[in-house]
Amino acid sequence: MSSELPPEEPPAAGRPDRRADARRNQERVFTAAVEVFAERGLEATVPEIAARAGVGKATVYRSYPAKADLAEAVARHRLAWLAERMAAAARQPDAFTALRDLLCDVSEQLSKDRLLVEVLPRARRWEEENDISGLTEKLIAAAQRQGTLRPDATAQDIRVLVGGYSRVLIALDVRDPAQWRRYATLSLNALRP
Amino acid sequence: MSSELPPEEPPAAGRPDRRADARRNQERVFTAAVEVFAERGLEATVPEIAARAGVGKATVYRSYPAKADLAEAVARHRLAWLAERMAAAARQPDAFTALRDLLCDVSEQLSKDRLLVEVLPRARRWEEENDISGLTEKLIAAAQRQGTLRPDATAQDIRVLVGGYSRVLIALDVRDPAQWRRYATLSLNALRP
DNA sequence: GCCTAACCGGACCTGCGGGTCCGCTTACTG
DNA sequence: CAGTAAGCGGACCCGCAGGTCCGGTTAGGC
Repeated sequence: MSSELPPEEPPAAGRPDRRADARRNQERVFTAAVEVFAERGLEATVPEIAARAGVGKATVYRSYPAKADLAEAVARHRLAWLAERMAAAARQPDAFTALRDLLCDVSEQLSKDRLLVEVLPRARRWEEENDISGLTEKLIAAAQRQGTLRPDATAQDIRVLVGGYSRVLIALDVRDPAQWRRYATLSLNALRP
Repeated sequence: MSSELPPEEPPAAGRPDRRADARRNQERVFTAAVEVFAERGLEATVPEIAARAGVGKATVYRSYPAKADLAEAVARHRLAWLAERMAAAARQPDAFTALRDLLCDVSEQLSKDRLLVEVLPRARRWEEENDISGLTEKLIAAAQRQGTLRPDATAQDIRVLVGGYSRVLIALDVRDPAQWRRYATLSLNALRP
């Protein structure tokens, strides 16, 4: 009922002032990095990403000075999707339904992206830049007003619960989206009065 | 109302057929390992443990052929406490209360022991050896009979939810036991009808 | 088509953790 | 108290990942 899930084109954000082959390679690296980070989280390795992209690892370092820079670029790309999805949720009329659908969609993405799982609870800067806390608190407050959420529920609670089951499901290599959705609703259930 | 929390004496299980100094050192290593694994989980490093124990790392390898063996020994030690605590819970009359107290106690221990958090969801063999599933399911069934737990709740659910918030709280370096207890009750709340 | 600067990647460096070796030390036995 | 095997730890080896360098290659302006 909402949201193209993954942004269709993973843009490499390659600066246009470079040679065409360099830009092409940066794109390849970025795409490979999105995949590898999704599969292995921050454990992903630069040689691995380079191999997947079909380039030498020096080429990776030419576009991204350090592994952390590449990880950040990929993380921002994925977080951008999340921010959009949350904004969409905030526009829906019924807060509880919005929250439920949001958690289900997010869970589905998390089930396919280990990096997102690992990065989410630490993405303070991103949260500030995109006013995530504001959005979340608005949703929560609305749900509380209609009595579907306990009064002491916080944005942090959602972060912890969702981030939590995600980590375990990934550790256990559970891929079935139905399971992920189940824990999404259970977590929401945890915050009922 | 129950359970000395951590077993008072961390026994090194040093085989008695060795020289006295060797046994003493094994004990030191084991004690140090308990501490370091608690602080850093499986990221703990053999040199680190050796340093903490005040011995060379070769001494560590003399008692435990590989890092994994040491980790397993420590994990078993901590899991033994857990098994006992769960048995105690199973003996209590009111299932829901037993479950709640159990989760609180366990959370408190988890908040101080990263190894336990990391190892818990994978401790299949230990579960079988100590019939943990049996115990848990007994508790769950009792609570379901008295209507305090939703009928489709499973032992797996508890593992996932508890293991989940534990991982996040550790990642966020939250030490306050009150927080941990809060998420314990929230998780239980998630499994209410 | 030529020339040059940008680019490429294989080879290399460094640091670190798991694991082993060996010459010195020390606990126990007679 | 002497002899000896068990024990000790510093030095060493290996593999691996992050990161750099440089000689060869190629895009793209003229």
